[in-house]
Amino acid sequence: MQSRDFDLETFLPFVLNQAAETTSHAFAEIYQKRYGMTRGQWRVMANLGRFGAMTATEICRRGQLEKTKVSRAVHALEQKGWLSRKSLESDRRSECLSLTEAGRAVFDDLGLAGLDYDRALRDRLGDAAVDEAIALLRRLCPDNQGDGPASNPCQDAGS
Amino acid sequence: MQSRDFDLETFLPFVLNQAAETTSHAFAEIYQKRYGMTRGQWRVMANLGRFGAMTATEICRRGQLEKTKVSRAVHALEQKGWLSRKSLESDRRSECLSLTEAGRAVFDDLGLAGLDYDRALRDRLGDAAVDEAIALLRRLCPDNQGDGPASNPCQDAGS
DNA sequence: TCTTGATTGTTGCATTTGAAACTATTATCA
DNA sequence: TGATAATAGTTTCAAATGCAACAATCAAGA
Repeated sequence: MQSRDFDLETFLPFVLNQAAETTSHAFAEIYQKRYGMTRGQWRVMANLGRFGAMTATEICRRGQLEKTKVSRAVHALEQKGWLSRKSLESDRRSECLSLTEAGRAVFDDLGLAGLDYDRALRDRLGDAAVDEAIALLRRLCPDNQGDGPASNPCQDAGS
Repeated sequence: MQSRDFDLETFLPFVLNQAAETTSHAFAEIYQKRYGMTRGQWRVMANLGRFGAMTATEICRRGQLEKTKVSRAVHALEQKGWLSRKSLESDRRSECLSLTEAGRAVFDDLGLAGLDYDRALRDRLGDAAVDEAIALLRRLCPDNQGDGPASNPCQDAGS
């Protein structure tokens, strides 16, 4: 085995980075222009909007995000009035995060845009093939599996 | 169609970002610890090591990188003695970039590490499935197709 | 030729990022 | 109980990032 065998074009980290960059950048224009949101802020909002109230650590786990990025995104979303915190009685270190009514309106709008974008991608690449690829890629993210709100101490789901 | 139909877990930008982050982060530890390289630096080096001498713009096109990131990565690699520039006579705006001997040694080492990493991933996910996913994802990156050194004004390929 | 416009690569500047340090709280165990 | 370790989240600080502006060169057409 020699380094000349190293094929950049089939090296998964490379291909994934390019694909992620391309798709994310295209969709980012929408939420950046409409709401001035950062990629991290959108990711936090999307998790809360889709899965309901949860803790910052839970967002980290689900979204493969770093806690510092989540912390700042939460702060920014709170400033904009789209997110509210509620202290947890079961553990006073954590807080229960959820979208406000205004935040939900923003998510609803962007969710629709996301559906459009997704539809366009699938039309181009083929629905079944996309599904297969996604199923494969999700196996790469170890902590992503436990989807149910199993260990979620936030009861009052905002969705 | 309502925003509640928006499924984060099958939204391609999300899945791709998570997968890219997971795989890149894991592999980044290697070149960061061994050679103190940035992700951008590694990407530039990988393109030069794999495809031989080329221009900065060509690296941008191939790697889906921004020119400012490439510019700074080139500068850093040059400082470390792993990259050399040679002015092009056909166009004095561009420079022909290639790895030095020392740079090639670094690439050889990291290329082997990349092969190991790739092998491990494919063992885990299945070779054929990975190939299919990669073929699909490459169709997402429009400028990535023209692979041959068609319009490459750098003749003296370093590889 | 001269002018206008496009392209290559760099730099300035403000924002974003991530690793490590930190506070506050909870868990473990002698 | 009390001591130690682990965890949630924030902050700090240096590095990385990206957009815009820029200088240098090339291309196209009057």
